[in-house]
Amino acid sequence: MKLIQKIRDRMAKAADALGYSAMDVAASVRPCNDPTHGHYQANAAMALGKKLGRPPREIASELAASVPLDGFLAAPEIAGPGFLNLCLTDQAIATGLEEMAASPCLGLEAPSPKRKLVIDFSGPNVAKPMHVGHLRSTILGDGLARLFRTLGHEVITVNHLGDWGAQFGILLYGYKNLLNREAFNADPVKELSRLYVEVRKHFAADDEDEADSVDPVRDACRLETAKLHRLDPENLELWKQFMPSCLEEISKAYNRLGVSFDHIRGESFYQPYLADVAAQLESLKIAEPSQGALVVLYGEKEAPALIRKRDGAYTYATTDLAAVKHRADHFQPTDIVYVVDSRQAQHFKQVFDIAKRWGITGPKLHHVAFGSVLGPDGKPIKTRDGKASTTLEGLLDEAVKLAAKLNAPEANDSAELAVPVLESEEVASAVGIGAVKYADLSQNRTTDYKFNWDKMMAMDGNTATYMQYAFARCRSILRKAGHLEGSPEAKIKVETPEERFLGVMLLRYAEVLEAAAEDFRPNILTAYLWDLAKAFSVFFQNCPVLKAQEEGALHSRIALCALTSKVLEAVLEVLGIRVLERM
RNA sequence: GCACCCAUAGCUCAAUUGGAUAGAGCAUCGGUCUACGGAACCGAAGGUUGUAGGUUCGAAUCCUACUGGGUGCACCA
Repeated sequence: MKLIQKIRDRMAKAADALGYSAMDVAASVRPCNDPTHGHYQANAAMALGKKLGRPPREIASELAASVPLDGFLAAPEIAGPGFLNLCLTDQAIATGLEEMAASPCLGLEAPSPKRKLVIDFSGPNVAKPMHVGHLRSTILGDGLARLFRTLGHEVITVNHLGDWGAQFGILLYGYKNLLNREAFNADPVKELSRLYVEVRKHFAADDEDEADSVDPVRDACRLETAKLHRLDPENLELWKQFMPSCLEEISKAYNRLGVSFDHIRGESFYQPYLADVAAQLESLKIAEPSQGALVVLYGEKEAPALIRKRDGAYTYATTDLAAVKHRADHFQPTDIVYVVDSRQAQHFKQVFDIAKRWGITGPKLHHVAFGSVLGPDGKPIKTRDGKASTTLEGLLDEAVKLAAKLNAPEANDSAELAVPVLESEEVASAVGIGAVKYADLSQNRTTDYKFNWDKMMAMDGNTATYMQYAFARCRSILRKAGHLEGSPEAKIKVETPEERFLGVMLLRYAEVLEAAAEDFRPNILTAYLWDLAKAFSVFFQNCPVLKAQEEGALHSRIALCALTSKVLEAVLEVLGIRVLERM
């Protein structure tokens, strides 16, 4: 059972015995912000005091007197206006750690209820090179998928590619009018992406907003898109010709990032269903004709959702609705999760609303929104104008190069620790890509993301490198001790403040995973990693392991190192970041 | 014009969703230095949480107004 749950149960019992709401009291238990206050705190007394018109400290002391300690908790302390500070006993910490060490999954229990989540993330527009703007959805989505899998839920990952949109109209027009045949044969994706930018230069208006004016090239592109959507043989043939190299291109990026999908289903996959979706929505009176289009109206204040355009083409709302329907029917999930930036909030609000009215009520729909990627100037990087200069590949190359430099032979003074040449490439890749991922995951996902090259590749401070380093040191000790597995049956004793602090931190593992899953927030995991690695550093600095004075302490500390390395590895694994024996 | 989001240390960001003295990293300054791996550790300095009110035991967090930024708003996806 999770640590916090054990404490909540005890507080609930105390509340029950006193006639207070067990649920409220249990819910008021939380980890202490400030470790000097204790391990956990219960904050219910203030609210109860207010409600009952009694001094909160009095209620706190009643709770303190009634809570069953049974060797698990130390006597609670009352502080401030009525905080109840709770500390685990050394015995409880030691026992918890021993149980955790003996458990193959570090004490995680099967979830109840078990969920089945479809997670939709990444979804790049193909035929354009991926750039930093695609990073967040990809890394976040992959991290969340790993997180829910680790917690024991069933996860189906889907990459909803932009493979059927207007960008193909642009490409088709470019291919037919501006193609460099030689360049295309040599590197189709590069040439297609050049065409995309090139064609857009021929648009009369740079901005979509001004698109009403006369614009022959833009109109021609629209025509190509429409022809493709009508399954015009020539355009369809070209589309089929473009796709394999497009897919190959994006899979290169995914391989480097260590990201994979259960299903790659682009917009084109749902294309055959769209007419039926529109027809159903119309016959159910959810959608209605307006100005030649088919729309779902949302009153004066909100723009309508477009289902079918005047020219007969369907929109991405329709595609998303077809996808919801298909996923609900086909996978029967408990949740469908969209990891898409927050600018799509209104779109998803409408799609979710229409889906519900359409009768799709089984799965819970989540828009896991995240902030935009801002350029160094603080302005959002626009992906559509093709101006994004930082390609994903370039970024990853740079990060790996930087990591390799840090790891160069002359930077390593110890022959014993020198990384074999065969491994060094592996190390640079793990460190460099880990740094990039961590930079993204450690930020609160809802706030905007200011892209900063240096920060993204930073390897100081709260970074993946620091965690990988802590792990490598752990492993180094274990290697020297000849206990790589850390002998799971070892007795653990916590006797110093450093051991106590590290021990409680380790015990919080399960609770932290759940907290991160609760709101789809991987930065809770990185914050935990930072706390854990710091706790290990302090322990490591102050408590000799291999030179411990007595045998009991030696084995106990080896076990602590082993457990620390396992937890670091497990959480990094959840984030999709590799660990290293040496670096 | 309508709607939504944001504003926290010099910079980049946290703050477990209303809890204790608002915390980190970088940068700055000082210390550790024959080390169970220096990609490290310890310390200092840095704040009227955009402004003004309000709600309550308690507000960065909730409400109102204002200022400054951003995003979305019928035929792109």
